[in-house]
Amino acid sequence: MSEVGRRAGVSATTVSFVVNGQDKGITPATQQRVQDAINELGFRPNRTAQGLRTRRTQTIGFVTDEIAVMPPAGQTVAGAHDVAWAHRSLLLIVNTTRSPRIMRAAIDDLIDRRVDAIMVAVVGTRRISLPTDIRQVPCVLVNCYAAGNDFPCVLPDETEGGRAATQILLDAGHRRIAFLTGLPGAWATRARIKGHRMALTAAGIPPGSAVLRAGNFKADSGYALARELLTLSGPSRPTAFLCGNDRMAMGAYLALAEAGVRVPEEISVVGYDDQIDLAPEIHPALTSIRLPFYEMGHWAATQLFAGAIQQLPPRTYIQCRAVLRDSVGPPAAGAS
Amino acid sequence: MSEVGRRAGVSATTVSFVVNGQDKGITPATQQRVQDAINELGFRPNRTAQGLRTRRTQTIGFVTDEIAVMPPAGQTVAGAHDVAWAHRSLLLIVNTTRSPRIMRAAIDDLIDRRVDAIMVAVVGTRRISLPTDIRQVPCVLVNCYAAGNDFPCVLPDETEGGRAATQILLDAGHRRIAFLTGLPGAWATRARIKGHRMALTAAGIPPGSAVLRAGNFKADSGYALARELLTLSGPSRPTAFLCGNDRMAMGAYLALAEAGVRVPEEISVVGYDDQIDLAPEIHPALTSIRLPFYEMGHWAATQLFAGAIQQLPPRTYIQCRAVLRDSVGPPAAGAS
DNA sequence: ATGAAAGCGCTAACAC
DNA sequence: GTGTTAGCGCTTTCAT
Repeated sequence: MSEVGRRAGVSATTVSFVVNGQDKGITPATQQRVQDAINELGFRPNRTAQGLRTRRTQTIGFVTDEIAVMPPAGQTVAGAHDVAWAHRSLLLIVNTTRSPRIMRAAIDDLIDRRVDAIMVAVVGTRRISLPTDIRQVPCVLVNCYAAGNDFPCVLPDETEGGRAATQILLDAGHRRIAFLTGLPGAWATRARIKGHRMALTAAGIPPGSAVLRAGNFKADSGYALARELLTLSGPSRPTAFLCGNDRMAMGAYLALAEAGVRVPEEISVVGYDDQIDLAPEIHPALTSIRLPFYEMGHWAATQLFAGAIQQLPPRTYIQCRAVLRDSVGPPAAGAS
Repeated sequence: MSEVGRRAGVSATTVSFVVNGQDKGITPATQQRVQDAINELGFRPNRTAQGLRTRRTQTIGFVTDEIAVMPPAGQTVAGAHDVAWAHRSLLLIVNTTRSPRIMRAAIDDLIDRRVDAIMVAVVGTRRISLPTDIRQVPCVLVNCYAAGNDFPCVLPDETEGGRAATQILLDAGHRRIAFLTGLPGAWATRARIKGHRMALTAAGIPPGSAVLRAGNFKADSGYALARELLTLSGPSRPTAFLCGNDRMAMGAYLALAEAGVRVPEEISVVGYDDQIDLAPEIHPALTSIRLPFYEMGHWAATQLFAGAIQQLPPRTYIQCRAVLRDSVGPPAAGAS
């Protein structure tokens, strides 16, 4: 840097000013000379040194429970990355494999590295607990929430999602909708069931009469549940399947295909998550409710850069948008 | 740090020595006193300052083309992350969205940040070109190769994978295998076809007689191709489908189910990639060839830390292991 | 066996 | 308008 200064006939200070574009009143002429010297020498500022001096590393720590189980985590990373990049920042990522020990160590490590902020993201929505020393740095939670709600977090609005999914079917004219749920205990499952009931009630259908079957988010549970429901006949037979996620919907598709039941002519199907590549590619393309992973990552990073995480509400919900494709149609003529 | 020294009655130098475990001949007694002071004060070294001083940031840059399209990229990140973490290092990631401009900027940024090394990974195997200034830092390529082979890279052994996939079917007794390939131009597709032919030849089957149909890696191409092949009858009808990837296999599953053709009793199916959650969950669980994404990330990071990338061969291939599940059986009795 | 001193590459008062 | 100076928090020769 002082070398650049020497070449331009100025001091390192001046070089610093023009590098950082600070209009400390440097003559355009000097600015040009410095710029030239920079180009000729191919000078690039050392970000490590800048970080040490300014106490801002332009780095944000991204702690996640299981990277490997992307897509979700990947989308969240992408959302956060994009806003970070726009702020000349980058993501330093740690994969805790759900080990609290690694989580602790990761937080400490990130603090030692003087990251400007930390994001904690998990793949399946759940409550987490954080080491106390994370308070040394701004922190926001993605797809999870802290024990005492003492960190701002962003979550998918699953209740609204469950309602929207049901509404799609209701709008198409269905009255007997079977909900093949995900894992019963899961936060997402409970919220979606709640939304489902709200939609039913609003449509004048007693939620008590709803057909609910518990699955586990895996394709084979969708397959098994669909087969079971297909044995029902007459007015108790559902005209539509609402699935706990797209994998379960795929399982249902297979059961339906095997049974020679056509989608959506005879039975409509709606998935959830919209996280698998398959959804739009499969025949018929699967209508689904998209989990806003990218948006959550984006939102969280945006808040961090806005530097206003203090006045954030404990929880922020992001809408789960319906992605309408071809797996929903009117109920078959003659169905109850 | 000098504060710790003051408390322990020594200099900052000594503190540094014990922090870094350097056996510069510090009395155990002094060591203990320093350690105590560190604990009492909760002292933690500033990694940024260390980085500036030592010129090693314990950070490795991970440049990828599309994070969002995980799983693959996610697994690679996980593999690299795990070895980095074991070396007290972390990954700084950049998502280029396949833009050469961002790629350039990313490399420069990482160099400015003084990362110890850079890994470049892509999701679909292909040739890439790198800005020249990346040579300032050790670099290895994952799932891609440079124009002039001037960077060591690691690739999946797709030829062997294609051979293995075919061999599974051959071993089960199949003689008429249809290969529903992925995108024709893709590096992976070409290599897999080559391996497929090798296996056929070795089994005494003229590869010229093989049924090859070009798909595009998407589920609907698997669906369409399977339907088309199902119209074949007599001795020209295949007894097994080898698919370009698992998504295509899922499409084929659906076509098969619709046609009332049972897997594996009437037709065996093998997928490729083993990257979708569905493969093991679906009925029958899909036999597939696993792409070694985790292993490639792991291997690349290991080489970087070994610091011996100079003497690496231009290309290293990692085995694609077969994952045997339930979608392969003997050919149906009476089939040609 | 320990400490003094120099400096990694940069920024930011403050002075001129 | 631009330069001087004093660090940011650490490591590492070289003396003692």
